[in-house]
Amino acid sequence: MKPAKNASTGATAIDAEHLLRHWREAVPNDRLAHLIRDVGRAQMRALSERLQAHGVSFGHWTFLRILWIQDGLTQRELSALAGVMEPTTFAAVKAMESMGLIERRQLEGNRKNMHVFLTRSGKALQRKLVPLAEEVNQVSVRGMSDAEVNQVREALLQMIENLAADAASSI
Amino acid sequence: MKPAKNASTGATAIDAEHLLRHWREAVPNDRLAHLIRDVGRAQMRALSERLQAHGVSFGHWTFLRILWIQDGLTQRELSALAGVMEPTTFAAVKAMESMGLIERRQLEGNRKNMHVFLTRSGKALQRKLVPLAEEVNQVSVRGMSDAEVNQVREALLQMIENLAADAASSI
DNA sequence: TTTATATGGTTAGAAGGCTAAACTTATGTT
DNA sequence: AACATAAGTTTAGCCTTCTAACCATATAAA
Repeated sequence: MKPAKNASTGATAIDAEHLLRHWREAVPNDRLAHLIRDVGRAQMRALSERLQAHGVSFGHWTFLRILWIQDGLTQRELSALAGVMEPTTFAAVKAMESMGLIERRQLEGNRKNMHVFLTRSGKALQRKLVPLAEEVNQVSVRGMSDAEVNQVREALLQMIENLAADAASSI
Repeated sequence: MKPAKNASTGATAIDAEHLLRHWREAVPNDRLAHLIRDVGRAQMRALSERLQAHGVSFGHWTFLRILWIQDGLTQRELSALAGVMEPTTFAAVKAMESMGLIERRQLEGNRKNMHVFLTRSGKALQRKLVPLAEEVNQVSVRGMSDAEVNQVREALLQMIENLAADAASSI
């Protein structure tokens, strides 16, 4: 960052850093929220890049990882496990179907539920993709002890509970 | 959650909970990443709901909070402070302009840079909106000590650094 | 001074997520 | 059996964010 003077305003890149620091101190209350969002985005980006080499998007990964453990789930069950709303699942699942990663089938006895099954190529991706996610995780927590990671995990679970309770109470 | 038997598969809602637990144990390595994303989304949802009552979207909040501290920044400076890419800022800033929350002006001496200034009504929102974000933060960290929150903050900063280093090395 | 390079802004297009609402099929009630 | 309600899927439309590419202006080099 070179302090390139801006003639009209006198603003410099250094000013921006100052401002950033000032701003973090001025508005510390919701700083945590922004940190969390930033980490989430960075992790998603890191994984997306790696998945891209295999033609898989982050959105598809979310569902594949569940199906590798158990396929034949309904779209609704898939949504619940992925923690997203049905329309999100629907869009992803349609895309993955057209890519040949999964098949959507109705089972006899029920003409409402739509079950999602992995194809051979969908299954085959597991071996390739899981290590990529593990790598991103390792990169993320580099320099942190297991105890530290666990504390963060517990704290995040607590926050999810808190926010879920808030959401429930606001209905 | 009532265990509503599904005739064709034998699957129940209880099974789904089992599966969830099983799955968390089976794939613990990237569980942290998903937790982080979930918390981020939950916080965003909680704040969005509150902002909505004042006609402000979450995306606008991101920029308003910076401008309240210092307005007249260029769009590029805003992007850096908000931690988003320029097109994101551009879209938000254009929308906020048409809502009358900000003004985009060029200063004499430079016909390239576009500076963003708060309007009276943009400024006035600060009093209303900041308490909402503080409330969401309080809800989030309910039951956690200051020390705990700080540990999480430090851990997240560490993770951001780790991921930034990874991103830089992959260029 | 002309040319090259860097910087800031804009456009276009896509991914991932959401809510609201429609539609279809199952399941209970009377 | 008829009706009402619940559950699952789908459609439509919006928000937030990104990348890639393009344009205009400033700055540096030749």
